[in-house]
Amino acid sequence: MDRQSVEQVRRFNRTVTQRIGALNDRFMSRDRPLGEARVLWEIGGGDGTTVRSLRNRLDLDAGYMSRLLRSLQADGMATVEPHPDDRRVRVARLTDDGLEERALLDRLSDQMARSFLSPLKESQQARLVEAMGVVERLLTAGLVEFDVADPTSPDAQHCLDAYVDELDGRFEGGFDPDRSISADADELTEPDGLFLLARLHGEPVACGALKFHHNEPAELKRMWVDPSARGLGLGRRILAELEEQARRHRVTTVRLETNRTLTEAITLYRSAGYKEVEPFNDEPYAHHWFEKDLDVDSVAGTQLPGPGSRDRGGRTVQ
Amino acid sequence: MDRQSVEQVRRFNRTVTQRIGALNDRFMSRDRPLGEARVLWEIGGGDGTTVRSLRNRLDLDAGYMSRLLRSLQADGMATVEPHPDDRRVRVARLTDDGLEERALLDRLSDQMARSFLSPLKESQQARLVEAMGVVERLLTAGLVEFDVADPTSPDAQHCLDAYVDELDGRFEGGFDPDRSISADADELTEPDGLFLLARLHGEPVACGALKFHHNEPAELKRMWVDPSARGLGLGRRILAELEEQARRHRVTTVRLETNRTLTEAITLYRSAGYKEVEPFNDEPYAHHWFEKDLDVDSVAGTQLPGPGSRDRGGRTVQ
DNA sequence: CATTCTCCTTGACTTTAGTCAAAGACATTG
DNA sequence: CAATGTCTTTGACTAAAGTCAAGGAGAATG
Repeated sequence: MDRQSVEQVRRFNRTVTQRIGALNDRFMSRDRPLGEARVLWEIGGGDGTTVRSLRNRLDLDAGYMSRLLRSLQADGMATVEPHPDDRRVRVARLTDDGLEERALLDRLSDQMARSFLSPLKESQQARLVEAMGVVERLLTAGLVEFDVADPTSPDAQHCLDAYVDELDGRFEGGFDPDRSISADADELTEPDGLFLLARLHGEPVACGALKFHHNEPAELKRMWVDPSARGLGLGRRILAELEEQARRHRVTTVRLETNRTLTEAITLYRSAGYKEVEPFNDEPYAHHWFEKDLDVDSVAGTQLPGPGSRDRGGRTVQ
Repeated sequence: MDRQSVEQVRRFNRTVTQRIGALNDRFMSRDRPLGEARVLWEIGGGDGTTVRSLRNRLDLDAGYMSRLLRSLQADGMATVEPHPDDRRVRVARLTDDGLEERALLDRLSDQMARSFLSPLKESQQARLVEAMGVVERLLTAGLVEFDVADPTSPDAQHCLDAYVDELDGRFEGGFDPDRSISADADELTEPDGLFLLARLHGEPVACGALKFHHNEPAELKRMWVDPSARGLGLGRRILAELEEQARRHRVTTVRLETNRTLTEAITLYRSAGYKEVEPFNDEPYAHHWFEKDLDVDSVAGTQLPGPGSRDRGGRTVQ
């Protein structure tokens, strides 16, 4: 990473981030404290939002959050009521006035976006929008955190359920995990295997798993990327992380089987150095079997902490 | 401007700007209030900074600024002394401790920049840096404000001096404005002409001027763009603004002459529809003469306010 | 050289943001 | 059903951010 790149990133942080960010805040808090405005915005136009989820999304103290809601309530912008299913939980909902205010913020936000584009010629507008997309995606990709997780944890279950749903939708005859070769929680927990989870802003967005077989090749299982996070190169990173973990467990060969409808995955495996081999098991849903020999010597050591870990303070690690 | 573009800009504002901005603030204020940290940073490592300029750059209240400086002084980070030339003005300067602290912030800023890049593959890093550059330049370009200004004002003089210096450096035999066709302040002031100034964050970065000749073609003069602002398309925008102003003054034809060493300018004129014509004056420094007929019918009307005007509150207009 | 203006500081606030612990209302569980 | 745990609110603070007006020191001006 050269000096020039670092300079460019810093200039970007200063110029774009600071200036536009300040602008954003200023317009958000038109005549109300920024904190309140943000809560107003986050409650959203839908069916209401639990206080808990507001607190998580805005990363605010429970007491503070409560006070902000009280203040919005006093302004007639929101109501807070107990959740019908669990009366400890409370749900905030915007009143008509609140909805109107939020719609105004929405229009202003639009107007601000337009004001960035309007001074530019059309070709420049297109270039700006394109470049913003690239920056957004690549920075987002950098914020993803990988952890070995318990496959029975809620986040892991979310991924595994989504994985099954997706295969069921894509395979010609659907997908029933009971008919497939097993990859149960205990098989994906050390020392028999491991489950790797990728999170973005705390939300699970991708996963992958390994089953170890002592001196036999390890099996790669349950590779999945959330649709909203595709195109960030997460699949490739999950794969690399799993291989890294496999090396740490002294695995020399990794194997996997896959279905012919999963074309992106097949492309990924090939480009990551996996070679197609003869079927090594009788997985009924598989059409292709792949294998890769790992270079055990190069177990990577140091890794700089990504911005994600810094961003979220100490709460990241489980 | 389509809906998708606006959405992308908004997503960018949310994701990139907010998140990175917050990150930036958090690391800036390590163990001292953000306000103080910003002042510490802005004072800089150089020969000291006047309190007034700090106030302008950070856009803070005079009283608040004073208090922040007092606080840095108490921490032994800075000194504040009267300006030698004008003892009302006071100059803030960092102490050795202050310089050390600032160097630390500098290193952290570097580290943060690296942390954005390090999770990415090299090719992705390059794409990110490239895209950040594009976003920065195009957003910056959108923040430039154009005003008709008094050519005797300090900002205008700055541009005119820089213009003369630049020509003097680039023309084969130097440039002496007294030997060239005149473009004095009164000739560039309405109703005889006008002087257009482009500012970025309040600093003059480009200019251009017109001399009107009643029913004769108007003359285009003093086109200049600050080296730091080249590549933003400012030349083209100055040109377009001047033509717009000319149309408002019922000018039907604009003329200009230029020197062969000014190749970018010549390219610009040609691409903006200027046709090379026979010499129409005896400007000693000129090698090319250009002319363009204006379409008088289409005097543009509405113009959306750029983000610049919003950004700087009411203080933008002179 | 008195007046006016500029630049900065100070005092006296207010508002926003945020923290922490106690407690109340409700749900869950052995 | 008592004990324990969860979710949220309230009270009691603190720190940071920001505003406003008065005033003092120095420069500029008629």
